[in-house]
Amino acid sequence: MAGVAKPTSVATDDFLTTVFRFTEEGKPVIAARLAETLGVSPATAFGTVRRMARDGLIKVSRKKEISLTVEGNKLAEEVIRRHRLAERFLTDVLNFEWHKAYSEAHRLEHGISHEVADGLAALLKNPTTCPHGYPIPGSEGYAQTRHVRSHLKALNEIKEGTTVTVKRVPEEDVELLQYLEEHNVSPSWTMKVLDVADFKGTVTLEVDRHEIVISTDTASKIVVKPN
Amino acid sequence: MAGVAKPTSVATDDFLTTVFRFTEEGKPVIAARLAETLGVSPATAFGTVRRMARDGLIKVSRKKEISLTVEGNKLAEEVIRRHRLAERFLTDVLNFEWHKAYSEAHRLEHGISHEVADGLAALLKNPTTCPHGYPIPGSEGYAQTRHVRSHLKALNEIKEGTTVTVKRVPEEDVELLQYLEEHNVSPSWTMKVLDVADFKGTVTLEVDRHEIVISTDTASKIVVKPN
DNA sequence: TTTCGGCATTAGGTTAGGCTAATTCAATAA
DNA sequence: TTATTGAATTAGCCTAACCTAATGCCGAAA
Repeated sequence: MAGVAKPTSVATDDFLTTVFRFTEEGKPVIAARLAETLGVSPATAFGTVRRMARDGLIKVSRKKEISLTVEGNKLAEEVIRRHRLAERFLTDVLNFEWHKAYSEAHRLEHGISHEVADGLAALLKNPTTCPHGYPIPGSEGYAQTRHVRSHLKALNEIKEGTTVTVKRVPEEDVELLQYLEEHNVSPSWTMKVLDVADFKGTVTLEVDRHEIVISTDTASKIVVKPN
Repeated sequence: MAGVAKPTSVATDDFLTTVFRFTEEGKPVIAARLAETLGVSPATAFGTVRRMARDGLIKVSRKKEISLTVEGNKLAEEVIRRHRLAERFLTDVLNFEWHKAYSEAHRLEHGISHEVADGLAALLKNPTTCPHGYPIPGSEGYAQTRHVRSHLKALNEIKEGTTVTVKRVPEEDVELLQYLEEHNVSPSWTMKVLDVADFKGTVTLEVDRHEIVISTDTASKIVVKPN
């Protein structure tokens, strides 16, 4: 044993999960991106990254690409697990609106112990995804769902006329989340791709008998399965 | 309005609740006591107290007695409310053992928003006390239960032969809590005071058909109602 | 090749929270 | 009155996280 792991701070948890989520989506991770996402100055992000590298949680390549170490990944998955279980609890048990669950879970995630997480999981009957469709680390079949599989596609890659089932929606943007929730663009709902207008950057969908238009950029963040 | 209240830190929350609980039990509050209770050095406690006084959360009298300001009391009650609701959730919903609930709730209390607290309260059907018998701020009749009332007594003041109902047990000491829980010295259980031996500092009780012996010091921390 | 833009990095500060090791005080007991 | 003792307080340090304002650096477009 290399000694007892020092408990992580809120700042460290935030960096860990952000690196994890970027990686989950296949985005390159550099300090500048983390600074933007987390709303801190580049100098602060640099300092935190340096500290975390020193503590063996992340690695920084010569090209300055940041990745999690095995240890860092383990910690990140734990935080993400707590976050996603908290979200499920908030939506399923406390009936929180979907878009509020994210920020509330973000506050809660740091204070949930392993035992409480397990208790929540049991209470919720071992859910495998958060309300927005992302897999919960440690749940049944997590290793498989961890990466977007071949039959899952980003919505912007879908051909016109295809009917698809929503699998994952982007989390962080509260307003977008609220919009998507209101229009039933949520996991397990089906919708039809009516029109893809690349030239003007829009995608038109039919969901629940209504038409909505979103940008291709937004569409690229929605993961679906063609029916 | 005097501007938006700055969110409190974990350290500040801990000081607020400790001052609150000391006051709740009628104990004098001085910095040295806070340092001991919170496990920090006197110098650290001094610094934190100074900062909190500067921020208008506490007042320090000429005799160095510390008390909460109106603002500080409001914040303390909010944290205590979150803590006690979390305890109830942990014991009643997640089936946590009593003595574990305290420390887990302590970690949770900082990340629970007003909305989540209200959600928990509703889920739990608006409980008025935590599992150890302490009143939950903001709950029905809180103003009345806030102070130990005349018909409530510390167990060490009870005459031999009297049968009493347990109302509150001391929280912080995990081992003691576990012991009390095991022996059913818990809110709403009744017990009979068999013997009070001040000369050797013990109290003998009959609880649930068994005899147990505790120190008068411990007894002084158990609040009961004579039947 | 030169010049930019995007990042990384450094320099120089701040605050909260911690610590240890004096030192000062005040009240009480001898 | 003088110790003794329990606190408070000061001094001096440290780390994590934040910030702003330079700089430095590298690759790519002009």
